[in-house]
Amino acid sequence: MNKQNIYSRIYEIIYLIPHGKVATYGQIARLVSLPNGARQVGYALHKLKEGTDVPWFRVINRKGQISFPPDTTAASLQRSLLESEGVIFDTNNTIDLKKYQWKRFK
DNA sequence: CTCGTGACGGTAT
DNA sequence: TATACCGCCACGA
Repeated sequence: MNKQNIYSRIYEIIYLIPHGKVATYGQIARLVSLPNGARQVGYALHKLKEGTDVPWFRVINRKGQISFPPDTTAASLQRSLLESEGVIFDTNNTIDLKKYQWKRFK
């Protein structure tokens, strides 16, 4: 299992996240057999180029928040993309994971 | 090879 | 329940 495959698998998993749903970094890490590799998932997304097909914006952290400082363009973009899919943010820039988190089907 | 860094998360407090 | 620590692990200097 080399790193290239790891990244590819991370992207494949992300493609599986349904419209209007989200997944956490840790959840994806577990799906690619890296129980403690949440940071690697973040790194994999960090490498993505700008016009990528990967729905990276559907990946958020465990707190139900976007993993970018709230006042950055990247954060506002991600938030806009999610809101366009029906995801609602509360006054704390947080979403209800219980409601939007993608339930893996194995 | 060692060291610091980061789109994170689990656990202790 | 909300924070604070600190462990993870691949990358790049």
